[in-house]
Amino acid sequence: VPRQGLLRIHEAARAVGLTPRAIRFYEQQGLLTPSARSACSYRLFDEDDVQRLRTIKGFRDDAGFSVSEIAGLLADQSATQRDKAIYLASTDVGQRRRIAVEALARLERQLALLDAKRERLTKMRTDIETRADRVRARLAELDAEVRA
Amino acid sequence: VPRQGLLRIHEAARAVGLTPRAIRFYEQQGLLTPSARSACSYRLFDEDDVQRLRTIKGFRDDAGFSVSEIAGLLADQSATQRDKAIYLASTDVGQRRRIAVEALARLERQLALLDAKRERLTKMRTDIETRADRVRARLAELDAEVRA
DNA sequence: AGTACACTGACGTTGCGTCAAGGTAT
DNA sequence: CATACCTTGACGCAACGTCAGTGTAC
Repeated sequence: VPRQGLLRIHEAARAVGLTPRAIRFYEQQGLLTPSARSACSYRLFDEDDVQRLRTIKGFRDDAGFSVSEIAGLLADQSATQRDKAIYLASTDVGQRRRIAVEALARLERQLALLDAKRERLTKMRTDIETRADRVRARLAELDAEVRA
Repeated sequence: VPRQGLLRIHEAARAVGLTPRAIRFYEQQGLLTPSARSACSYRLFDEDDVQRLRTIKGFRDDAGFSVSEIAGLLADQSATQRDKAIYLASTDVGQRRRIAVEALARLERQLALLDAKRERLTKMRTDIETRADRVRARLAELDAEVRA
């Protein structure tokens, strides 16, 4: 059991449904940086890192974005990771407000992209349903023909 | 202008928003076979081929399935392509009915997969919306703090 | 001292993009 | 004959999977 609630790479991987290899790859591509390394240079992940990995996996599996697209979506979240310290330390309300506004803008961009994806899926579903209806109609005709 | 309403590869490609290279690749992977070749062995695509390409592109772009998954989804559609001739030629109602039933089953499998995809996208959207709401609440707090 | 992790390369696969070299339609 | 297509290879890149060789926690 790792110290201080930090997870090692295969524990983090199991927690979010990724492989250690994928996580290392994402780190190499700049999607995240584990918040600590152990004495023997093991990567150690905290709860925020794990949440970030879940987001990455969601964008990959559910939304089907490429790694470079995800990098774009999380770009200022790297800023966020940096901002977290600033945010917690800052007593300047204006500073905290600015950081929150940026985080909100990023989330809303993500929402817009997900909505676009959903619409395309819905349209595709409708098309296939239409084709299915035509086949059902043809079946009904054939059945009528048999009974006649 | 190509003969008999058949399209050459770059025309078919433009019609569905794919590249000639991608189409040749899909052919190589067994996702479709252009219904004719010209005298000088140009691939020629009819309306059914084009529809099939649209389906493939939809599964790729909208649903994010891999080529081998799409191959599975279209597997008995290769049968369908073969069945088309049988279907049109057949006067046997039982034969026509069997082919239609199989086509319907295939379409319904596709619908089920699309629905699963859509649900995952919806769940992800909900999660992000929740996070956005938390940030909005924090912003409201900060604004209240400023006004106080 | 064994086992189950970890690390950093490095090469293999998938889904094409992109020349390369040569043939053909108009 | 020019040019804009076509053909079949073949190599390049992305997103990892999968060893390989080595070190470390328990």
